[in-house]
Amino acid sequence: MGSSPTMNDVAREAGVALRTVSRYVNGATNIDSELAERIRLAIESLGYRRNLAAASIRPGWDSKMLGLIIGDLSNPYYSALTRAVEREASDRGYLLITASSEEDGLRHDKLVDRLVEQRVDGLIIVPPHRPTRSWDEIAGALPPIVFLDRPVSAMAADAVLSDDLGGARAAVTTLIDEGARSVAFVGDALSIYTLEQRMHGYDLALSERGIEIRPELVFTEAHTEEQARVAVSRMLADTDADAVFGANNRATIGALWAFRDAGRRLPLIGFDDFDLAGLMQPEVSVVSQDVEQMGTLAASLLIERLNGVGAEHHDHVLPTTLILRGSERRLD
Amino acid sequence: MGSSPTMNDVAREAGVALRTVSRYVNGATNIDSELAERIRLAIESLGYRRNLAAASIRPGWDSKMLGLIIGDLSNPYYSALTRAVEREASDRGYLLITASSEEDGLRHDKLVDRLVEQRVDGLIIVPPHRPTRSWDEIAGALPPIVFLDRPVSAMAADAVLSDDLGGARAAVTTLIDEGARSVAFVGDALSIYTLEQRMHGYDLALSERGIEIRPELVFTEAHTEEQARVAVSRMLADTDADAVFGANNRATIGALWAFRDAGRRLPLIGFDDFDLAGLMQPEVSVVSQDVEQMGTLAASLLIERLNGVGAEHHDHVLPTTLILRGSERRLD
DNA sequence: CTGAAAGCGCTTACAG
DNA sequence: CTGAAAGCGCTTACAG
Repeated sequence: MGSSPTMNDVAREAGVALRTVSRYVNGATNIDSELAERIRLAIESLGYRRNLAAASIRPGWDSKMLGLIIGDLSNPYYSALTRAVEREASDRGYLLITASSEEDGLRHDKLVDRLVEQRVDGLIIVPPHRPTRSWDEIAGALPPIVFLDRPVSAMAADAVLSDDLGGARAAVTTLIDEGARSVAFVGDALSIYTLEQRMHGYDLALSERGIEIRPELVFTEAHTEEQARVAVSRMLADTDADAVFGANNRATIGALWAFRDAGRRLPLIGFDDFDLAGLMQPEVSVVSQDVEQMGTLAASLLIERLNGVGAEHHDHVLPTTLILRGSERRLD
Repeated sequence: MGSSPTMNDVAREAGVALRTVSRYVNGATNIDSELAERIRLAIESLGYRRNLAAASIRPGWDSKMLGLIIGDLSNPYYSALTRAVEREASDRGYLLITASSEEDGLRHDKLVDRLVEQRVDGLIIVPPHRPTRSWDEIAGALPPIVFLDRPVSAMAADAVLSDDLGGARAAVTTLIDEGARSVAFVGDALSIYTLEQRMHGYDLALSERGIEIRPELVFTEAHTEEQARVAVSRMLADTDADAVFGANNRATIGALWAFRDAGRRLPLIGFDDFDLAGLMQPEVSVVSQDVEQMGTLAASLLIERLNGVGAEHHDHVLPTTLILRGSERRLD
């Protein structure tokens, strides 16, 4: 691609001024129709394509690219978010650069730097739960940012969140009202904002029903599906847990595996819906986030801001929906 | 970002020549240590970040960005491919721009144009099944391309494929050997390369076992899970189908829904593995593609080529694995 | 080693 | 409307 034809080549070929070609390429309407035709022909015969990278370094021109940093695209929750962001970005003329931080603070920081150096117009970020660098440190040089899934309190920026606390509370309350007295919490580290919120919801539901929290029923080391599986298997064997709240999709799936391994199941509600939940036996009840809306909103908030719509920064908390399909009920 | 500090600002602030700053930023080792320190300080105090877009328009410099065009990120098959591509690209210093064609030829063409204009160094493309524009038409102006999942015969390029034919053949043969005589084919349009290949595998397996193809058992309009569900429901009601080959993940899931709706199931093998296949009752047998390897290979082939490793273009066909979990067996 | 200058492909005042 | 020229932020021969 080093020797692609340039706008200059087109001008020479068409016998017009460079400026005229630039105007043609940028869609100016008032161009002498004969010249326009000569330019069109020259572009076609040369196979000319404008160089957006070159155009974007001019003052006032932006790259029309957005950056998205998420945890891991192989998690269906993130891929659904990504898809929604990409659709909205694309609909509004932006290209999306997607990168996975793998929940690694260092990797995340490097990606931010790289995307800023690439001069994306804006950034949508799911912040890693253990940042290695404070946001203030670098705030001066950053383009507009919208945080997704998790807020960053240290920085004035929009955030698009789900009602993690409310969703968890509703789920656990339901399990209790179905008769459970020893509801287990299975999830990832509480240093992750969403997990911390869901834990609060769990606490709140228990205390509202006058049930005390028992540490042996709380497991927050389930970083993977497999770890959740092992944890729930142990709980089944060693505790009197009589229901499980799966605090994210991996925890929920892990619990399902453990139930299958043990040949017996407990009432279960999981956070995050998943495609095949309705195909399981029994069908799996979940707290569903409006992932589509989260991604769309994040992208459109960012783009509005790029267009200079200067509203106040604030958190947008989207409601969750409790979908009861059967797995919340007790067996007899 | 319009007023970001520039390399010139850094040079002035540090009291050195522009060139020296450029060398520093690009990691030259032999720089006067006192000057280097002054530059470091200037960069920090100004919050300077290099502008990669500006750097990349220089001759011989490339953008270190790759473009990936896939069907739809919300399909887990594509998101797994994307993840693998992104990981490999990222490991080798490339940023990845991901865009969904939604299987729409026009949209796909626009994305190609846009990515080329953005001057990505190379392109990984899952070609849409109904191209609106021939590749030859635009071949001159394109960067290196690797096709993924589906080849494009009209163009000299690498392609990374799965053994669709062989996988389908093995699956259908297994169903027959389990006792089926009327194996239904449920899948998407045969204009899609992979589906056509899988259909060939289906045909081949039947003829090898001396079973004739019956058109009423072949359904190729299952573009969505829901359409597959309806189709299989009808087959259950109206035909003597005694086994189902789900030719892609949507077809397979749709069949599972239809089985649930009808309260009875047929022996089933699906193309594409899925996370929860082992949690279904019975566990779902599948033809598994090495998606991770496909994505990794596509990215590394492309990057090798960018580095000037000029091997012949050819198709790389990765083997599939038949994973039998139980759903292929007959009920009694 | 460093400085001053040219040039990458583009857009845009500035004159005509 | 169009042409000739300046400049975006950067890299790199070319001299010293």
